Order: sequence, then C-alpha cells, then structure tokens
Amino acid sequence: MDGNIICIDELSSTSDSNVIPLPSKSWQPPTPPQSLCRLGSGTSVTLDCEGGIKAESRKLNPSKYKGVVPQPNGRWGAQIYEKHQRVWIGTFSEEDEAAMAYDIAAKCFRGQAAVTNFNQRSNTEDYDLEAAFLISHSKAEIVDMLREHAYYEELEQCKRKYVNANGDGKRVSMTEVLGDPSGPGRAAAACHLLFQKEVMQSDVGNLNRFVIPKQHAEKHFPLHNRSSPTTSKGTLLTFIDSGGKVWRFRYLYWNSSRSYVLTRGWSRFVKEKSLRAGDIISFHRSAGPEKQLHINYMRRSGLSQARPVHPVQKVRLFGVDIFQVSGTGGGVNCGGR
DNA sequence: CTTTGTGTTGAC
DNA sequence: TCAACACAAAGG
Repeated sequence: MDGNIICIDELSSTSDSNVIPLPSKSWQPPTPPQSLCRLGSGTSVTLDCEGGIKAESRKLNPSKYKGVVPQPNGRWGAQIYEKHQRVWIGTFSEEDEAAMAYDIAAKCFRGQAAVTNFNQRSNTEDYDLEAAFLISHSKAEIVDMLREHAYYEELEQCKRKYVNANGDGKRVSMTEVLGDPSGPGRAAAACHLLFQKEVMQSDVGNLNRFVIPKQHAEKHFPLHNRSSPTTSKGTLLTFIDSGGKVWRFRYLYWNSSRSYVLTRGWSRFVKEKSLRAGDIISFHRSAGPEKQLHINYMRRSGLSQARPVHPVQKVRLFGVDIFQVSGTGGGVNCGGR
C-alpha cells in the first residue's frame, strides 16, 4: 500500500544519531552500536557467542502516546486495559489517530475524567452530545466502531438524528434518539425479508468471507450510490441480529472473483453463531424511516447429520420469541407489531 | 501474500 | 496497568 516511512521523534536528549529509516526491506545493519541506545532506536543487533551477527531484532520506536503501540509495518495499534485484560482498539495509519481512538475508549471505559492523550474540549454542545453518545452504547460497541474506523461516522449520524428530532419542536434527549433496546417501550418495528442464502462451506471456511449473490447484492446493497465514498475498499454495512447485537461487515466487490462479499467482521459472526454449511442466513430491512438492517440465521434443516445439534433453536426476534424445531424448514417471520 | 492483533512477559 | 516483542491468525 502506501509505503509509509516512519520518522523518528527526536525525543529526549542530547546525542542521538537520528534518522533511522524503519521497516524497510532493504535494511542494512549499521555499525553495531556500542551502547544500545534506549530510545528511538530502530534496530538492535545481538551478538551470539560465536561472535557473529546472528540475530537482528527489529526494535520499533515506541509511541509518545498512551495506549498506542507500534506495528511492524509502520502503522499504529491502540489498546486499553481493563481487569487484567487487553482490549484491542484497532490499527491506524497515523499515530495521532490511534491516540484519539484510545482517548475515546478511555472515556468510554473510565468516564469523562479519564486520563487521555489530548486536551478535552469542555462545555461545547458537541462535547455533551458525544458524552451522551458514549454512555448510551456498550463498551463492546464503541470498541467495535473504533476498530472499524466507523466511530465518527456513527457519531455524526447520531448527532443528525438528534438535531432533526429536536427540530420538530419536540424536546428529545440523546438517549431517546438512540432508542433503548432493552427498554419496555421498544418498538417492534415491522421489517421485511430482503433475501436468504444457504451458507456454503466456503462461507464458513478459512476464506473469511461471505458471498452475497449478485442479484441480491445489486438490488439491496448497491455499492455505487451517492452517500458512500466510492473506494475499492467497499463500504460498511451495519446489521442487528436477533439478540439486538450490532454487527458491522465490510462489504465490497471482488474483481478477482467477480462477486460481492462481506469480509471483515464476517468470521466473528461465523464463530459466534457456530455457523455451518447448510445453515440459512437471512437479511431483513425494517420498515419506516430507520431502514435498519437485520441479519439472522437458521440451522440447516435435515436430521441426518453427525453433529450435535440443538433440537430447538430459540430465537428472540424483535421482542418476540420464536422457536424453530430443527428439521422443519420453516422461515422466520419478521417482526410484526 | 500482507496485516492484524493475540500470547506472553516483564517493567512499573 | 501498561507496553515490547514474536509470531499465529485473519484478511484480501
């Protein structure tokens, strides 16, 4: 891709031989430094007992930002810790981007008073809206947005809804705009089936992608519309499953196979749902102005499989419990108010 | 193939 | 809690 050359931060001190071109393929070891410079060094060389230069370990120059770690290819990762566990926030081209992603995660995990890399702007309306946006989403969901680089887009979308709602003369809070999925007044919005597809082995194999049949893709998920910024990298589709969980998939067209595919995010779905060849995936879109997309799955019908299968699959769809007995090929009806 | 992000370890 | 490092898993 863009062969980024990472430059050195001239940190600290006095005597640094600088300008260390980092992850370059044609890297030639410099004269072995007598003393390992501890900061910003690009490479360290170790001598083995025979005295030859045997191992050359790449040393990445650390980030000046909290929660940001260098990646071998010159990009930057962001991570935060909680309860002895690392939570990965994603990788970013720019160090500052990663630092900002960490800041958002920090505020999400630890509240507005969290220690962050950059100064907090205070008392603007945007600030309040973002705070409300954060507390009205789960940590997992915010992290997901950050990883997908979709956070700002989602935030802006949310702000627009808020402004529109209040423009109608109503006073509407941010949380009302967002809706409360677990609340009692949850709208059982009607939605209709877009299409279904039987899962192929290749959809759950190590290709980590799901092929959307061309006619369905072009009809329901057009790629070249006005709102999505072109790109061969495709776009992001956001779905909700029957449990209310949000799933984001990268959606694009592969020239090599001339097919429309869901890529990034798909393997997580396969893993969590334990999808297998023969299962049925169904896509729905809710009626009304929201046009929320839904994704659902059904276990493959047929009883003669040598696998432990739950005899009854309980699906909670839009607040309605649906029981599906395996062996019946019954479709899941969608919603209903 | 390239890139991501997990496993792991050891500091603070 | 945190980041450094190696490298297996995921992605295209």
